[in-house]
Amino acid sequence: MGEYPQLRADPNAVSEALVTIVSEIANGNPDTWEARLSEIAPELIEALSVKKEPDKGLKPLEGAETGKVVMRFAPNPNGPATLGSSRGMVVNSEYVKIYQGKFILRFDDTDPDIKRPMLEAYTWYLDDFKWLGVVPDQVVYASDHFPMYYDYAKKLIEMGKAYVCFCTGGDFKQFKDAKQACPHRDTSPEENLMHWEKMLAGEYEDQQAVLRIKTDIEHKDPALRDWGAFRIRKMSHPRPEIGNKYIVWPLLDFAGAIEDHELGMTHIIRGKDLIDSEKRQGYIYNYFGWTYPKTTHWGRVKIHEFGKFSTSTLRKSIESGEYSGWDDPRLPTIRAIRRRGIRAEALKKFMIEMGVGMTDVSISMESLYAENRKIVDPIANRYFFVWDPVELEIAGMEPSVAKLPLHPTDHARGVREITVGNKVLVCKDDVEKLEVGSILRLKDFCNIEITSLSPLQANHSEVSLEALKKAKAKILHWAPVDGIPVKVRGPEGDIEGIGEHGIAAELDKIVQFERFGFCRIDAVSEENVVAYFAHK
RNA sequence: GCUCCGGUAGUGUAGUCCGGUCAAUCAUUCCGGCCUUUCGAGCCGAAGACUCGGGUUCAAAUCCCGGCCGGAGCACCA
Repeated sequence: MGEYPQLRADPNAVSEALVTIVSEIANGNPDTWEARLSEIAPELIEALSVKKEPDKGLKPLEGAETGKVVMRFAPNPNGPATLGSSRGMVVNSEYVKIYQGKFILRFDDTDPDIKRPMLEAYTWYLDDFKWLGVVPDQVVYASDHFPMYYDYAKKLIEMGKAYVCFCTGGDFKQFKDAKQACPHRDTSPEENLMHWEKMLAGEYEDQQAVLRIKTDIEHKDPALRDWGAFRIRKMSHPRPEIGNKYIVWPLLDFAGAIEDHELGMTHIIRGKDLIDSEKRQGYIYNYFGWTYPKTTHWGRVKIHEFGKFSTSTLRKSIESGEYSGWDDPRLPTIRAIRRRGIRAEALKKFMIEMGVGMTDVSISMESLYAENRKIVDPIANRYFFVWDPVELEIAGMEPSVAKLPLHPTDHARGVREITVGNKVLVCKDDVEKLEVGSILRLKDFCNIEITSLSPLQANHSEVSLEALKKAKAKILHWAPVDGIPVKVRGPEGDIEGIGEHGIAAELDKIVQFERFGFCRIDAVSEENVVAYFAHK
């Protein structure tokens, strides 16, 4: 009826007719349905075989024209990119790709104090983008643009739309909450200009004055009343190019507003904590007669596996040595998951499928791991890694070379060879479930029967495959006694054991340690191998 | 306190703008089975949701009002 409005005239008749028709159809069978359909609506036959596909990927951007979209990702580099930030990196850049627009990476680095930028983090962001396969069309440093900000500030003062306020934070809040103008609000533009020059010249104390944007002091939403645009902080900036050049710092809403206009931004997607920014910045846009970009906001992302964490507390934990660095496998940073062997494609897909919604989401790493597994499973070579190794002696075993497939289905990849004497290593976990008389299979090697638990000994067994299956014999992985020590660093901590020598040839590759999980080989030396655990 | 926003299976999402094709999509997780010389992968199957209450309507996940729950902003942080 949505499609044929004329039917709405008599909905009851339509529904009665439907009942009759449906019961008629129910008496038929699929073949007659299809025959009848080709009579009355042959064009629909094809639709029978088409599965209903949901909309995948990102929804169209409102008002977006191919070739004209300009978007940005604007982090403060006060720490490395996290899984949370990657949403902005992926979604913004992906939209730009769809519309063949321009993507800008802008460092919003104008707070030298509370969220002081970290010099290394600038590079890390660039590096993480490279990993994602995204090349920003332009990289912008807000801290390069102080003169421009000052310029616009001056204009606003001259227009009577901004004033220098000497209230303390608390005093101003009282005025604001009471919808009252503070004593400085009605100062003349000339006088304000003078105060502003003095601010810039360093004639006022740290935090003695702030430049405010005049909005509507009686606005029903207290968040929008006369907001601060510049403050005085007599501090240096971490970038050597900036250093001690400035003491009057623009705040986010001001710097962001100017930047977005100057850079010709057409669309902005960001967290919903910035939802009021648009309204605040809207005043500036109105004063200058600019058009605000189209905005979209998303909710907070929480990850089950990683509790709450803040960049500042994390930094302390790293400095105290609790974590090995910003890429410690226990951390939700991009650097960490990269090191663990999560593929950029998996992260992208994961973020894109999460879409852009205002609801707060609470996600599990499992979904990301599932995406990654699909990518990595076909390419990862298999190896044995025995944790908590225990020696197992096999009586009467002649030294031999075991040949094992590098991949269970892709046989073209060839085999790995392990030289074995009459002893192998097996996991303590497995040993604990054994008893004398247990028959089991050493994977891709031989069948054995346990003859003693302490010391652990076994006889070579000639049971057939069928008998083995019938007995539901365990299949154990194993390692040569002279194997290479392997240390696996993972979200749950470190695990050490012995692996086969072939692992040493897989530096920087992702492999699967059978019955253990996927790992990225992070370091190889004469004495040992360090692997980072990705997921099961 | 003031202002704004949101609520679809365990989790994430599609559908909500513009009511009917929704007996509600897809993915993940969990469970069962098949296959397998990995406890992996794959294949098959099953389970699982419209926050609640009113209203409008022939018809409500969809529109309206109220409640409940959750989040955000009210910084000289971003």
